[in-house]
Amino acid sequence: MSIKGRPNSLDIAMRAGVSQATVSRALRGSPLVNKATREKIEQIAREVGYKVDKSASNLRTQRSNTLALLLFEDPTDDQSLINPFFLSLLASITRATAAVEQDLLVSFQQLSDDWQADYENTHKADGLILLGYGDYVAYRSKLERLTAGGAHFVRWGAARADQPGLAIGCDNIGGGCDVTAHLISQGCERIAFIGEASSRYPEFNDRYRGYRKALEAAGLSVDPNLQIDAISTERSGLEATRELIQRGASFDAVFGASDLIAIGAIQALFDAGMSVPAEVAVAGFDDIPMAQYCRPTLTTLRQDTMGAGKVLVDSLLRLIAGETVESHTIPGQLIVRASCGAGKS
Amino acid sequence: MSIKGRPNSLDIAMRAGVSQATVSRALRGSPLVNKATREKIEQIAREVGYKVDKSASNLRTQRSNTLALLLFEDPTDDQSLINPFFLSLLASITRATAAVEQDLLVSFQQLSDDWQADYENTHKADGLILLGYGDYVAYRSKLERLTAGGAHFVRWGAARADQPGLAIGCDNIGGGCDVTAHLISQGCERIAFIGEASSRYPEFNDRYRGYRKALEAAGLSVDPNLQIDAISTERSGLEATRELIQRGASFDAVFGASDLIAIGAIQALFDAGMSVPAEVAVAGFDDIPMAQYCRPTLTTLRQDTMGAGKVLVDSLLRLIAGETVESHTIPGQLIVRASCGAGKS
DNA sequence: CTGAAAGCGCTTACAG
DNA sequence: CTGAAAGCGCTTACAG
Repeated sequence: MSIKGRPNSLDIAMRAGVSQATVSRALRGSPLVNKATREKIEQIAREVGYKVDKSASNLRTQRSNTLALLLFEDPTDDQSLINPFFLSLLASITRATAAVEQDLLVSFQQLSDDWQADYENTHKADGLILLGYGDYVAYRSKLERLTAGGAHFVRWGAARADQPGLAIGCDNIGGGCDVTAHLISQGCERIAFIGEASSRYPEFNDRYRGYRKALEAAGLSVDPNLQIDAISTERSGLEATRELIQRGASFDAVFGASDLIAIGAIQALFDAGMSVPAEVAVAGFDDIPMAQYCRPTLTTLRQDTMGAGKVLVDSLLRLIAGETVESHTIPGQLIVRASCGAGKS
Repeated sequence: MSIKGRPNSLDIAMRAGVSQATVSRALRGSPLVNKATREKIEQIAREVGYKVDKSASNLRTQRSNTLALLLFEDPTDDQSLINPFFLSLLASITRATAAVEQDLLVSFQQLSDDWQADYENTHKADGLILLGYGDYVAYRSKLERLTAGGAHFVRWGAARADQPGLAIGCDNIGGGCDVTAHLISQGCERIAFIGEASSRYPEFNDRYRGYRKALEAAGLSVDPNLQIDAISTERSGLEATRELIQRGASFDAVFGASDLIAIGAIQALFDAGMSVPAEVAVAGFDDIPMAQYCRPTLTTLRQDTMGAGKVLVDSLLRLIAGETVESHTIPGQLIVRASCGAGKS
């Protein structure tokens, strides 16, 4: 209003006949302010479209009220193909962030070497949310640099004693177990696991542990020949499955450590003239949107992305507030579709 | 450094033996500063991990150096299923924004009524990027409120004389024409168009215009019975196609105004016992990742999301800088896959 | 090429 | 319950 473009708190104060300090207090919901005074101020602010200037407020309070979302993924050939699972997570994090009146800075650079950009962001945000199926070992040193600088962060992934920081993740062990048990219930006995089961990929590793657990519970043996490394892309899943076929090992099911891997596996099986699920059952993990559109539709473990976003944001905020926060696991849900031949047993 | 957590420009100044103003100038790359002085300052800044405080800088310059990305979409039942096409665009916008050293505030609320949140964001950003296949007429009044407040924005979509503001979009008319011409070249003569072709959905409308253009160019008649409204979801595409089948109109191809619509159409045709592409050819628009995983793989028009992000960000920045910017159209590319029976003619 | 000084718009002890 | 005042960390005319 007045001559300048946007009104400031002093403009509101003059209109309301109070001091600028009172305007600030009223609009922050301070209990000190008289109710009538507050209402008058709020009304005037609404009328003239006044909004507290974030830069000034942030400067004064030394808080940015901003969270940053960083993605770490192995770089892929197909430039922009960010794992759809993380995009779902993005949607729910966006919502959860808005619900607590924080801003969200998004850096989906997918350039693992462009760490500088991420580093910059850590200076703009009060805390970080880290997403990724990327090589965690490679990422870790970078993370430690941040932690040394006192950055607050939560990571979506597997909570492990040997990993720094707070992790919120799906129950990967339980999920891996559920998927495998389902395949076994369909009559499968020689189930391949496609995905790198090492400390570099803690989530895949946990899914693999669940897989072993289910096999052992059913009295089936764990054949190391039936596990092949892959990262979370369709191409990697395809190539790994091709290698599995070339090995000549016999198998009647494939458990892809992620849906993208499983979709690649279906392609490889199809290319090799094997039918899914008649000859080989296939299951994945994540329940990305594609899982219900690919043919055959994909049996998978649905991660609770909505719940995840909320827990990630809430945990981070409590961490920033100086509370002690524990790593936490969110249960998933088995979604049975055509690829594992439900009813075939 | 020192006693406080993070160093400020004065700390750097003292270390470098210069004034605080010189530190500020040096770090902004002012040509006034002596080269040796600048290098010394930069070195010290690097050593102590000093970063210019954004809040202070933004407050002083009255610029936020932040762009906001807002999504408007018709709310869907399946909660978090944001159109994958916009997620690709998000990735490229993220990259383009970082390249020009701006921050990106993302609001993927997908709650068309939660306009308040979007409104807030307009106060935090220097400009807005708007994405959506949503009902543009419903959205428009909200937009006009913003424009009245002097907000800068660019919209991804169709540029129309009757629509306010700047639009950057795919060449929807040309794309619609290319897809239809390709179907015709495959021997199709009765091509249905699924998608609302009205001013509420300007992009679909343009694709429909391209469709008509191609039909007319080939001497084929435009049968209004072969057009059915749908919004950009798989479900809507499925239902519309079901209705088309029930109408009893004969058709040998379906052109979905978006890939999601086309994927829904394939499902409906499949449910009705019709084979794709043998009996009915299907094509979509966008080239979302799913297009190459669904069966049959989907012929579609690929939008150049990488280019789009760059153009959107650059245009917005120029708009903010007060330059005159024209609406602009980016060509797409026909991607031929199995769903239209390439080679069947 | 550099410094001293003002001021961006808030928030919050301090005093009443 | 309210006001006057200081100060968050920068940027940039102004003066030299």
